[in-house]
Amino acid sequence: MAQLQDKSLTEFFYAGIKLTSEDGEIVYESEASREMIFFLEEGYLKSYTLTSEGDTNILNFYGPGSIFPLGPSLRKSVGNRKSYRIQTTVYFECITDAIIYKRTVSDFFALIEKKPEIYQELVYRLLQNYEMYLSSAEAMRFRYARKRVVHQLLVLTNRFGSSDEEGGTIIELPLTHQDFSDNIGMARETVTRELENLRQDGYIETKDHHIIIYNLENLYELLETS
Amino acid sequence: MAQLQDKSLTEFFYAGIKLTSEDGEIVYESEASREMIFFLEEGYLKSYTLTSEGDTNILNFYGPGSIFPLGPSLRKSVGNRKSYRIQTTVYFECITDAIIYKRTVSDFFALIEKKPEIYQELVYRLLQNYEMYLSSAEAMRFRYARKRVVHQLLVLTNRFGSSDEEGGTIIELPLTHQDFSDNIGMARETVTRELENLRQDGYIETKDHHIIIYNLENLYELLETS
DNA sequence: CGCTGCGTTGAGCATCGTCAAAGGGCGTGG
DNA sequence: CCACGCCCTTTGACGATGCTCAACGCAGCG
Repeated sequence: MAQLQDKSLTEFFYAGIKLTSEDGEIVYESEASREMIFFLEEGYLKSYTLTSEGDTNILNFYGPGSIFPLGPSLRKSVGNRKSYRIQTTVYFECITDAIIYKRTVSDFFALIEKKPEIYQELVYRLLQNYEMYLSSAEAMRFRYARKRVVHQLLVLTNRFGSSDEEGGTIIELPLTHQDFSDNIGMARETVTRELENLRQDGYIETKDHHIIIYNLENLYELLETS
Repeated sequence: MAQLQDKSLTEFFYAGIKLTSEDGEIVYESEASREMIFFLEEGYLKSYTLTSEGDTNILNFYGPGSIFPLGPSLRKSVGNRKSYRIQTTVYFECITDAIIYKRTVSDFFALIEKKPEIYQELVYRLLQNYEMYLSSAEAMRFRYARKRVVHQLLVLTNRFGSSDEEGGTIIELPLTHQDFSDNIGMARETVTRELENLRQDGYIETKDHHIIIYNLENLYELLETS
């Protein structure tokens, strides 16, 4: 996730309420926490909805430097107009310990009023999420589990990857198979099997809830070939 | 799709080049048509990408009043920063005859410069697309064809539905089963079968590439129950 | 040293994609 | 006005993929 480009935005959040949250803690719930906006300084989050059957749908992951929730906040900024989305509660939950600052949306709008260039930053971040979801929507079309898993690996590498010593790319986001499967709508066992296949074929290695990618180019090719 | 709220935006596009496009015509192609922005006055479009195997992935549909492409245009407005998305060519193709106006992106930015409130309009529209894709990404989790079809019906009803005489809601967007299936990543035959099931259960009726929804409430319930 | 969370592996079965064939509506052209 | 072609839809049969269920391993931790 990109660092904040404007110093005043960082300062704005640092002047707010500091939360030190633990792994598993729910930071934001769309029904209850309206009117607040958050800045994730350290740690990782997942956002998700629940189905009537109790299944978890992970919508997105967030790393250091993220601002959330972007959609609702921006919606308010353009006058809270009609939404086409079917309403459900969205939760933001820590998947590591985290340091988070929060402020009221109205304070945030006051800041934007004074420094409109911050609005650009916000739109840019919305665009990133937009592309994430677009990407997921495209992934929906892959018939076979392997391709879905590979696609998601590539998306996560783009967002959370950083090169390690030995020429691999490590995904800094710590992921359980459960979270991975909740994110792409597959059974946990299937994810385990496919990741194991990819490991045996030398594409990846896993260590302590982190996935390390080798052969990034070849993984892209896997998506192209039938 | 919401009507343009600002008169000057409409006038801006009407002062541009008018295209009268036929069903099947490709209006925009992301590789070739950079730097242009379009306003759809009449008719319907689909945007899609192609896979290496030649399959069509429909990303979105557009109706009268739409501005496209939103993502790339807004990206330019925030300074063309890094994209996390895997690059592919996106096509915009007419699914009916259409009347379209086009202008250069730089002209468009000049307009925004003069009338910043138009930027809000653009962000609002981006939010709508954002929610569309978020919605599709959620739909990915439905295991069974029936739920995916129902979900998509509800999404299309939200966007393109209008009440007809007899208490039903007609989806103004004309859809072939092929387009429907390309949109949700299923086989055309499966879509045919599921729509037929829904018809027999009294939820919908189809007429001349238009779907009419009865029992909207019950359709929502179908998604909740297992 | 049990418990909890997470990963691994196996077996059976239902769903949906694929292939195939046929039917219907509409426009064009003879 | 009929024949033909094209596009879209319908229906059936079959097989493979991935989900479910179940059992086990393994590590960390109270």
